[in-house]
Amino acid sequence: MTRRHSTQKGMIKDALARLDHPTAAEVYEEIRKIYPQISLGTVYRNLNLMAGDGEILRLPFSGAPDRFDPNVREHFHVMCSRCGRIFDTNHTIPPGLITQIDHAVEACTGVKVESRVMIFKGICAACQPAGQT
Amino acid sequence: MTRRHSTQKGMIKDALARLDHPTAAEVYEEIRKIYPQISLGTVYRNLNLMAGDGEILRLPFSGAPDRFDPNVREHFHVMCSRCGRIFDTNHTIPPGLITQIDHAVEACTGVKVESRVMIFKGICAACQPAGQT
DNA sequence: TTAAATAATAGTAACTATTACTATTATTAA
DNA sequence: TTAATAATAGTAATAGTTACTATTATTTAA
Ligand SMILES: [Mn+2]
Ligand SMILES: [Mn+2]
Ligand SMILES: [Zn+2]
Ligand SMILES: [Zn+2]
Repeated sequence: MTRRHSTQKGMIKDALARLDHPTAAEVYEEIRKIYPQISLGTVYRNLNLMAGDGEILRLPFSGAPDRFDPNVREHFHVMCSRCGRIFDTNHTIPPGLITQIDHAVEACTGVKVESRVMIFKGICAACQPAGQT
Repeated sequence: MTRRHSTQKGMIKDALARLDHPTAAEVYEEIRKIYPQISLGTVYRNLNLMAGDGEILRLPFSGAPDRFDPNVREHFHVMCSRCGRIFDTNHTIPPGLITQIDHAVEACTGVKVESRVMIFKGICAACQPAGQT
């Protein structure tokens, strides 16, 4: 079951870098422009393999397709509930906060936390009603 | 568009209270035992209405059906990645931690956070390898 | 360099969760 | 009571994703 290289795999990585937190379908459409015979199944299979290997992140959204992120550095995501744009948090989020929450969760449930899905929703600056910060 | 009462609606609320963070399908099966003619569409429609009204919570899980929770008090959820059981955090999670994270996210993205999905994954006490806490 | 072993692919079918549609029924307010 | 219409059961349709399969491409080692 050793992993092999393929042209398609390279194109998927390139598309991920070019697009902004794309869905599988968006990756597929992007690649189809230059390589029309690529199959959607190939895109899904590779994204799943990469996410399983920890090479990329999978971002689940309620009632919407998963999105993928080649940036595996610890960061979080905010979606604007008005325009749907997705924003990255940067490294200024204190990692200590996450640890504290993990500990609190472990203390009251007895579950050893290994990962967490944290997706925020709100109104982005551009969508904020004019004259408000 | 004023909301009306119905037998089915009552049964859905009862099933939610009886079951533990059930999916729509689980609510449907539970009710079918005593009211076989209920329709899955009715279960979905009512769960959606209730969640929209803030009367219940919707818990999205990546690649799995949404689950519903009649407990709308602020609390979080941990899923055991071994056995799949879902655990509630209790009121001992300091709400201040959440506020701090919201603020950090707002500071670096400019998005005014209105809600967040926080679902933790780990290994529960029962699934922990024997001889470990 | 071939050649055998098999991972990866394209194309398509199938599946799961959820929503949409529609004719009928039940609830409500006057 | 009855008129207006929200809610329902049953079913069809949709979206996202996975499964299947015959073929192709990559890899390893003779
Ligand atoms: Mn990101
Ligand atoms: Mn709960
Ligand atoms: Zn916006
Ligand atoms: Zn467990």
